[in-house]
Amino acid sequence: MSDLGTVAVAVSPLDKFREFLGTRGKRLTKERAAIVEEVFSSHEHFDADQLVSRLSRRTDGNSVSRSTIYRRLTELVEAGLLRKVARNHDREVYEHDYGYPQHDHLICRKCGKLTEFQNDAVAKTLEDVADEHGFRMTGHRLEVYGTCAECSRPPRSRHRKLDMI
Amino acid sequence: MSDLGTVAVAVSPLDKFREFLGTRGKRLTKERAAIVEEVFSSHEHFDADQLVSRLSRRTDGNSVSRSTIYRRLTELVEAGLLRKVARNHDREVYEHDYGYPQHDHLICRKCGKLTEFQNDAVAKTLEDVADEHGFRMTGHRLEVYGTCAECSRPPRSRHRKLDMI
DNA sequence: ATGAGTGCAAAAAGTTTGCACCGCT
DNA sequence: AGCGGTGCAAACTTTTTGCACTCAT
Repeated sequence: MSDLGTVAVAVSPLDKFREFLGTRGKRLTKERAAIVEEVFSSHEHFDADQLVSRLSRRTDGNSVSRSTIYRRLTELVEAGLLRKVARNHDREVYEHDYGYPQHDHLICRKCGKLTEFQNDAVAKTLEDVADEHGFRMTGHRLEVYGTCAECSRPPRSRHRKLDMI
Repeated sequence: MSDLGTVAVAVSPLDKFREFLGTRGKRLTKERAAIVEEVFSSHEHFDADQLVSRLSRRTDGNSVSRSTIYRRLTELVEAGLLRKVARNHDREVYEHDYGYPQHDHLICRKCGKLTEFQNDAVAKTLEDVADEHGFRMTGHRLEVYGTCAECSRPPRSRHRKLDMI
């Protein structure tokens, strides 16, 4: 995941989560805390399975069950901390939605790599389109498909099978 | 689905499919024919399950099994006749890719309505972005989320519950 | 004839849910 | 104490696959 930089935020993800939980009569359990901490310890995209692994790898014994992970992931999206970005290998992929700038993705069809990019022209155009349709836009999802630079580079020392198709 | 008009095509979807099958040593079975006919009889978006229903509803007895539907849907995407657009209710949604102009979607979060729109500026911008990254773009998927005109209209004679949130 | 294609049932895979026990507040 | 939360296992959903039979070429 390319780093577009971090937006300065007034409160930490955990604080924002606390606030969210408070308004709903929910509790800040050690599982919720561990998940938020782990999730925001890196800007990588991830799916439910990877998060379970990352947590179970921790030495502090704060691993969390798969079902709880699913329940909390849904909750973090509601809370505005995470966002679903795409599907990869039939799994939902998440990324930070809080404290991270709006951006879109280039998705390589060959290696699956996600590259972020930011372009104001896109957002501006979308607002115009939405206006024309009396549509109140709250967000968007833009995925550009194709082949990334690495995968486009012709293979040097490899069999030529693919070239014959 | 709003109608953006149909692009004049040299050959019918079925013909294009025939051509595709020919180059791969595949056969035009009555199942394949029935699927293409049904799929291109309307511009609606649809998912695998809906297609199964539509076919089993036909009086000509040309219903097709669920597994064959999945196999053919994948094939029609390869053939360039269909395109996956989004997921709705956890199902892949398809739309025509052949004989229909490139476009994107406004998706209403309240009623789920898909509205198509066409905007050249978007495509142009994406090409620039792709170039900057040495990315070879083959396509994109752009979904704009929000509230459609109808759902934005304040309810006239309805309870006011929602207004209090 | 012959190998691609179909339907059926079983299998996968990710995600959700019922339930008994646990632990915040 | 009381109620929200957790883990486990079972359930669910959509999609894929193995296999024997069928049929287009």
